[in-house]
Amino acid sequence: MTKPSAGAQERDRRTGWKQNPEAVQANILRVARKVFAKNGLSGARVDEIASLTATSKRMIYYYFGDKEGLYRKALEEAYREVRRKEEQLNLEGLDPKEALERLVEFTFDHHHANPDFIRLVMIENIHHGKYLAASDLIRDLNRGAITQLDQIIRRGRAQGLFRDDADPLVVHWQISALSFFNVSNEATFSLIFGEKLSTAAGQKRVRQWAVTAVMNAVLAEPIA
Amino acid sequence: MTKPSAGAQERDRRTGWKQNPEAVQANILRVARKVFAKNGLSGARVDEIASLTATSKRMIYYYFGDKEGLYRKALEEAYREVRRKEEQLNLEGLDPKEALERLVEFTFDHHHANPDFIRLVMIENIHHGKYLAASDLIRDLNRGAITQLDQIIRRGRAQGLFRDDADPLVVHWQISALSFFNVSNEATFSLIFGEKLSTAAGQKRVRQWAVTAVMNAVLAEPIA
Amino acid sequence: MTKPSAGAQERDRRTGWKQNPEAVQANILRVARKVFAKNGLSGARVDEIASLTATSKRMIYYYFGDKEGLYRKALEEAYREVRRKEEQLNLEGLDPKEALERLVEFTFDHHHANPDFIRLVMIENIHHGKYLAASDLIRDLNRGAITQLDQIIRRGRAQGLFRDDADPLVVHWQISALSFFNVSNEATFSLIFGEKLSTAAGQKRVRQWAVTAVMNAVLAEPIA
Amino acid sequence: MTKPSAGAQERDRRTGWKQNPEAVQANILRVARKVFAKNGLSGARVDEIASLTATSKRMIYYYFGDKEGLYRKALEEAYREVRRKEEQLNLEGLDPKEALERLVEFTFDHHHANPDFIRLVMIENIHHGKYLAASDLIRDLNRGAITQLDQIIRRGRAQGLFRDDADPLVVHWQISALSFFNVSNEATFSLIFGEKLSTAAGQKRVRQWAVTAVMNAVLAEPIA
DNA sequence: TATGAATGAGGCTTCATTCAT
DNA sequence: AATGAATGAAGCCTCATTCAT
Repeated sequence: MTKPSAGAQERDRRTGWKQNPEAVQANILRVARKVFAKNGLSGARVDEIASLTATSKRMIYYYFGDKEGLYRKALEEAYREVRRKEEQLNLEGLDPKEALERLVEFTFDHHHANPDFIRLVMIENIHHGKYLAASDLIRDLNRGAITQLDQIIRRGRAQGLFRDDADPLVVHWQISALSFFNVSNEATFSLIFGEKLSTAAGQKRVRQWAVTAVMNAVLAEPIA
Repeated sequence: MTKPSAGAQERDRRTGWKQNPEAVQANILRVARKVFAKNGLSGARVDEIASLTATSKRMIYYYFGDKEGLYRKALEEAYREVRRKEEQLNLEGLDPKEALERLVEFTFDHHHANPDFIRLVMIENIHHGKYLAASDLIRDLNRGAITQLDQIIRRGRAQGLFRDDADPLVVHWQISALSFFNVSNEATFSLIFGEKLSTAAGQKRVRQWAVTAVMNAVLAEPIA
Repeated sequence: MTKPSAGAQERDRRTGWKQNPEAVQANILRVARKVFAKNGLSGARVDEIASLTATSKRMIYYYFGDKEGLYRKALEEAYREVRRKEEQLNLEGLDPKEALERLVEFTFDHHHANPDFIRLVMIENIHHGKYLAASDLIRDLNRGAITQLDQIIRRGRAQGLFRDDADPLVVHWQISALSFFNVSNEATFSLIFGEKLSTAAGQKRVRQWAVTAVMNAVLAEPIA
Repeated sequence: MTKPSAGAQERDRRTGWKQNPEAVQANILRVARKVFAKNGLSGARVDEIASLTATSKRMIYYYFGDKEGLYRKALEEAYREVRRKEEQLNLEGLDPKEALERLVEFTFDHHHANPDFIRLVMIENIHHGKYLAASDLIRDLNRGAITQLDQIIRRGRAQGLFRDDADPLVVHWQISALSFFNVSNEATFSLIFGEKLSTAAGQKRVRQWAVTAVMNAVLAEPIA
């Protein structure tokens, strides 16, 4: 009786779930990100998260303490993943102009491809950055987010290609604004002005417009 | 039956606005906008809204049906107010270049000065534009939002000042992105990168950067 | 449809419950006292209290905020009731000896007759007086509890009947100890030593013993 | 099988008491007594007890079955310890008067010095003595608690020093009441009437008052 | 003997909403 | 037009306990 049944053993061997805390937590976090992104912090239901999980509601509290703890970790995990991808971009070999173009394109594409991340950041801003402020991890992670851009601009200015007043922080602000807004406000924008910019063709146009806008803002000699 | 009785009139005179349905509704809407902007739709509490009101919770249901009805009306009212201000901008007398500069500045400044409106739009996007979609009023209101820009660009292109591929919709997208993001993401941006762009001086810089970026994106011959 | 049914109207007319907040609160408090007395603060179930009530669980939170708020009010109400009864005792016309005897008898009998009050005080002591400490009302109420004894002892000492070192506070302590313990520890005492002192005859004996003990402790010339 | 293996012995030597079942149980019981005394039976948390223990939660269930089993054993252990101390009191050589004084003083002091024991008994009374009733051990232990007093009173009555109606059970009741209440109700008493009787000086006074009260209640010729 | 992981049941509390006047 | 009282449904969270090793 006290011997575990073969069935249970098998299930474990197959799924790797039980007695695998990290997998359980990762599974919860993945689900939580989706549900928080869809409904916001107060709109999300712990019950819904739990039911989409391979484990039970109780485990959420076991590992994350409470709903806010789960939200915070989900947010951290989302930021961590973004940074991980950004670091894979290797722009150092390219000339400044091309590197900057690539960076804008990458940011635009990445935001476009990860609406859940965008939504989590929107939600976090609705909460005035309260949870991000409490997470040293996220702030540390992100401080580095500007390093690549900083080096590109440094090189571009050294070569006389970029304007002397091109400030990495402001350029990052510009790139982020265009890439972020494109996703965050898609719903209201397309409702009011139609879907023209939401189609594949439309997105291609605004992406190009964004690249040109950033380049022309930075280049010493803007392209006509 | 819509005429207040003499007794009601008297009470009205004493209290200032009891028995004045429109004033009661306006009061509720003003409070609701603030509370929804602060907490989101599910985060907002009908009780909190009611307590900040000069009237009672029952009146909210009396006039707006339910929480979502109140949210929708608050959203409509916010959009309506924006449009009212935009219409006061008279750019027709100006030459296209200056008119466009003014429009960018106005949008930037207006968004900066009305964070509650920005937050309502963020919230609405969190809800995938569900409530805006249900409101013919808002869509009609906003369709006109692009008319001024359309005329400016038309004139600029006619005069050979602006690029031929300058599309009012895309330019509006660009202006909105910069102006909106500047407010919507202030919390997370400043937490991660510091307050440099949030100060008065910083805001002045990004405002100028935004104007230049839009102009250089549109001008046939960008300014170096 | 919107007209209330005759049945509901009748019920209201009969019970006086609905739309009678004070009766509802009093009803809740009466039940709460019993359940808290039986199970303690953490042992009590809000659901149990609600089900024994003529109203719903929701009303408990409506009127008392939370479980602790209900406990606090129930405690206050219990103390208030005790004081109300004590004030009805009129000992001023009696000579000091007889007055003191009467006071001891009254206290002993009252505690005996109100085990729920005793249990609430036990429970409150288990909580280190935390809730009583937070209630100005209870402290104010009880400060007066010693006034009658103070006057009796004053008179007895003035007449040379009572010892000069008879301190009202200490005498009150003694009276309380005997009367309180008699009820509070009835369970363990009778389990260990049998029911002899719990029967009517046994209670009569200890009551007499208590009276004599207090008198002999106070009298200038103890009775043999 | 009760002999630890060599490997276990080694670990034992390192850790001090792992693999020493009795020490583990004693450790758990010591912690449990404190936590139950502080919070009551339902107020105590198994998790808190476990975390204050040198071992794990699982061991509590292993050794004591469930929370109530642990409580029962903690209660038993507390009673056992009290009896152990009482038996060390040797009053047989003293004359009855002095012996009785000593016994009152001892009881008063012991209760004063062991508030956790008092609190456990309070808690047990809140539970109507349910767990004590289930423990033959405790009842047997305590039956003897009155033996010493019985002999003292027997001797005092034989010598004509004590009243003929002095009943050991009633005198024990009196001694217990004063000594117990002094500790059990300290919180509420001092909150209502101030700390005067809680200070060292105040405790000295009530202790003396208790001794005198018991003596005067018992003595054939009370002291003025 | 020992333990970290896991959990079902049930507890407290909140919320938008409606009732009765 | 207005309101204080009332509520069902559902939310978040905790607890003693067991599992699997």
